[in-house]
Amino acid sequence: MNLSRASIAELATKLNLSPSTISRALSGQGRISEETRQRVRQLAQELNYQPNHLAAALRKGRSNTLGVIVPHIDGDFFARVLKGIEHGATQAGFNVMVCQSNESAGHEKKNLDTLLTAQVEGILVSLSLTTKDVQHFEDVRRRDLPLVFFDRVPELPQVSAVVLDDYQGAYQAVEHLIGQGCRRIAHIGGPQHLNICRNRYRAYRDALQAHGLPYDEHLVHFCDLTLPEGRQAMETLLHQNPQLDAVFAANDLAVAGAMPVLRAAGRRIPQDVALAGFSNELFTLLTEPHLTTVDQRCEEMGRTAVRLLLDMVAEQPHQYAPRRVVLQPELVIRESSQQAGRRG
Amino acid sequence: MNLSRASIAELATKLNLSPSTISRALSGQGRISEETRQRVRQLAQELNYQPNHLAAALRKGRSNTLGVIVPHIDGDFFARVLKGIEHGATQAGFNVMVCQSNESAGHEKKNLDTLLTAQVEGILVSLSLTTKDVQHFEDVRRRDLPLVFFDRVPELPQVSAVVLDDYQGAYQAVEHLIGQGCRRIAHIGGPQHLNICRNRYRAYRDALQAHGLPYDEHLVHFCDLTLPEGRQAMETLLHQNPQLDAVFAANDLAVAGAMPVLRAAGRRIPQDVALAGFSNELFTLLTEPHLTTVDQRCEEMGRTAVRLLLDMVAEQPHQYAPRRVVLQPELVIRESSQQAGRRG
DNA sequence: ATTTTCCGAGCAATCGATTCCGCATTTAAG
DNA sequence: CTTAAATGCGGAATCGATTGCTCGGAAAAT
Repeated sequence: MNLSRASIAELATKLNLSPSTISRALSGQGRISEETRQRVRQLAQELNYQPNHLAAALRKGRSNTLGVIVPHIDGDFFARVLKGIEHGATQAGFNVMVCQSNESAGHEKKNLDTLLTAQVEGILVSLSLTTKDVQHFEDVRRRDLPLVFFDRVPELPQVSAVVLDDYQGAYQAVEHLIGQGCRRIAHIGGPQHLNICRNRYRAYRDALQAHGLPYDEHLVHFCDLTLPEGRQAMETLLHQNPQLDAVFAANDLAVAGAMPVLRAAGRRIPQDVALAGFSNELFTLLTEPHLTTVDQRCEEMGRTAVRLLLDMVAEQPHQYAPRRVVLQPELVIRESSQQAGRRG
Repeated sequence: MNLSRASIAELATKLNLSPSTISRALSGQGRISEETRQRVRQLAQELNYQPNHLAAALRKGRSNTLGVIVPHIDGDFFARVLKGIEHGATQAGFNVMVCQSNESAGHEKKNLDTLLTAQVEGILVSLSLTTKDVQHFEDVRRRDLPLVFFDRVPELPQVSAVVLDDYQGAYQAVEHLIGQGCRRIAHIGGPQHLNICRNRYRAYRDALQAHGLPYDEHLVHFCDLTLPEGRQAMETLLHQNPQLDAVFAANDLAVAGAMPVLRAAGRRIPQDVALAGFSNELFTLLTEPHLTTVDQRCEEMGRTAVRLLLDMVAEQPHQYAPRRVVLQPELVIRESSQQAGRRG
């Protein structure tokens, strides 16, 4: 009983052929008669032959496997990007190995090691929050192994990366609020050492300025963008400037935290205060009213990153120039910001 | 320049030793002098030697890799389970290959093939919704390859599986509602061809009966548990039995859909209608009031499934008996169901 | 001093598929 | 009808690490 596996050698024996012929018959490469090919394929089918990927990979020096390192798998964003990555890779016939760094630079390093020894042909990385220097990625570059960063990328020009144009997204969101007639737009910002948060804040300021609105520091509050911090931020802002008529937060979660505070203060959404967030999390469709937000094109980011990586893998001498792709986010307008029927 | 990789052979040449000695030095297996071992390890370090996992795997017949097939990566549930799986596998020194079936039996089959040729040592599967027969998994069993199903499992006694005790979770939820003084508890159920939904419905009936409450078919509505269907279900239920004082839904999303309907009908939550859902999705903390729900122990399910699988992998002749683990869900009580201060 | 152990290390086979090279045999060309 | 080209296939090396067997020499035992 051929329980475990049928090897090429077995097929060869059964058909009185040499292993090389079997290989050619199955791969379709090289010179082989149509007849033998049929015979081989048929027997392979019958015996339920399954090639040993490891052996082929070893010989060919190509594992057909890509590695991914994400800070964590759960949570909307990375899960969706992963979906895109897996999808793109599968389509191209590649397998995907997934590692979590758990936001730890140490883990990230170990993950990298794991993937390298696993002989992946390319690596996709979104940096952990605690990663300060990207020295450990130098090995990868030195090895000439394709490497693409996404979303959380190092600020170096010589690496390939896929990022979202946070600035544009935020700018559009704020401009939209202005277009709705809001004049005192508050901002709940994120940690300014993260460039994505910095960009969103910058866009907020620039959009105000471009439309002749004054910048009021009492309308800005920075926090960690969690639910409770969003709540607290809103309380602070309401206290600092009760006149505010809109809030743009760097994050949907912060908006979710802000909503009950506004409601408790007797403000109607969106009539009294318009709201816009960032990320297009699933729950933005579950709030009342639904949240206006900025979609981050998660899946597309994943697919794009894979495409970039596979392009690099394909270029033989790996002499590619680093490429940077900036995805344009999409403003998703929902009820929370529509003041069309505003009373004034 | 040793750009790409240093092989064991190279180390051997440089140290005037044989490859076998190098291998022993690095692995610590076999007889070797402390001195040579040190020398080898040092040089390995200097040359940044990285073992070729493929070669070792091929020779040893052990890939140290596990395969996972999930219907999709995104969405709270599977992402969280995946997190647990990755975590458990990494701890045990295994890599994880992830595939999505996209809820298609065809894809699932292909994924299986991919994983088999990749020589994974074990496979974790959560079935796609369109998978009617599990014939394709027969190969795996015949190959004697460890296989563990989780969450969406086939109804066969001879397979290993990790599932949640949906019945218990639902029972507790309903009992909790009864404990809050509710007497006319409605149920928004899911497709009854899914056993998880069937179990939740069954628990609902049993809990009512156990507490001497009548079963009223006007209080039950089945749908696909999406947001809009939840909304519609609620409308139907309110119409069929305006007296209802609680809703237990087989799903958090359905509850989210029901909330605005109740509110629009002038019912206060939880004072007039208490709510309980199922899954403990993240957004249950974002609604007002926060949702009472049943936690599915996602990460634990992932870790448990991996542990089961690795146990099977470890047993040499793979003569394990199929094991089934039933995880106990946890009722998470929040505001949406607390009628302590109910007016009566 | 001689025999027995034991230790450290090398040789070579092996895992399974791929691929370069070369040998027949057939087919086409001159 | 001979020479050249093309075709079909086998042989054997190879990818890199592992491992059973062997062997020389040193240490221990007699």
